[in-house]
Amino acid sequence: MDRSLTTDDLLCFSVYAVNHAISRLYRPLLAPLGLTYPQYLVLVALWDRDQRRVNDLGAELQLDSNTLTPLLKRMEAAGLVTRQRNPEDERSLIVTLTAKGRDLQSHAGALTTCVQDAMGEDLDELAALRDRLHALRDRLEQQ
Amino acid sequence: MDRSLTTDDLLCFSVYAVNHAISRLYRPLLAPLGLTYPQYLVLVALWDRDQRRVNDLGAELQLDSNTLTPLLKRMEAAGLVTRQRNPEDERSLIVTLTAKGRDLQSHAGALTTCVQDAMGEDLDELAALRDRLHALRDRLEQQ
DNA sequence: TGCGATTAAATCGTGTCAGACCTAATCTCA
DNA sequence: TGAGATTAGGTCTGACACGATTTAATCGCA
Repeated sequence: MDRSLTTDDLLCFSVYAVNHAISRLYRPLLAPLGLTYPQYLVLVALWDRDQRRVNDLGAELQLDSNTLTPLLKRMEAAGLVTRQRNPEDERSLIVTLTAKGRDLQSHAGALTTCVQDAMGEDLDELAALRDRLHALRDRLEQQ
Repeated sequence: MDRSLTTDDLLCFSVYAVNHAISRLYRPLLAPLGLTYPQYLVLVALWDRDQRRVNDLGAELQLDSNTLTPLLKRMEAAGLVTRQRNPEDERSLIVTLTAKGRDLQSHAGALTTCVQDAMGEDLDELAALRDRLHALRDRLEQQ
């Protein structure tokens, strides 16, 4: 190892580059739906479990209120979600899908198929890669 | 596959989450050096090959001038690089490391060791993961 | 030679991200 | 009960990231 470090050598850079590439892949697919990539991830989380608190969404997506608050306000302005204080604890705010937000789920299947096609044919390998990344994330969060 | 899609199912989300986790890992390590994570990646690229054009850096880092121009201006203000027009083609701008920018390379080794420790002990597995991601990036860029 | 096409950065607007801080509501326990 | 601690969101500032557009320099070819 007597040669200089290169971006190609860094796992962190591979992750960085793939994240950008995925974001660029999703952008034109999501644009017709009026969604950005992080907004789409919020929808995926809500399709799984609706009526979540901001912190709850943040824990799943690894985002804090400084990111989520304006993002959710934009989604509310776009008519995708509603934001209501919890009557039982006025500190917390419940994010709920509107009919419009729920209906977008019907597009999600075609979308993921399209993305998987772009990533390559081997679904098993993609799933294995996903699981390795998941494990890596867990190790990083233990720090 | 009759159940709903979850963020955990999406490879794209795993990449997104790991990218955030890595960024958070680097932040406190880079802060004492006065660097952000993308600025560090620019330095890594320049340590490998100095005196690069903006487009050349952008091709390696997958960034366009709209991102790189202000980023490089901040690095110039911090005394890490110089920005000079190419006398032979005034359209292009040559980014060159200063002594200060070059000297930071001596910290890079300790930094990558520290990051590898956080990611886990098995370097071979990390290298394999990196190569799989690299291949995935190539497939995505073919689109 | 000269004019349209191309190229390289820069600029502009919008949307994430994160750290630091603020405000309001709730909890806790003496 | 009530003061301090905690919790949940919101705000502010600075730094990416990207699509679209602009400006300046160069190229290509009649």
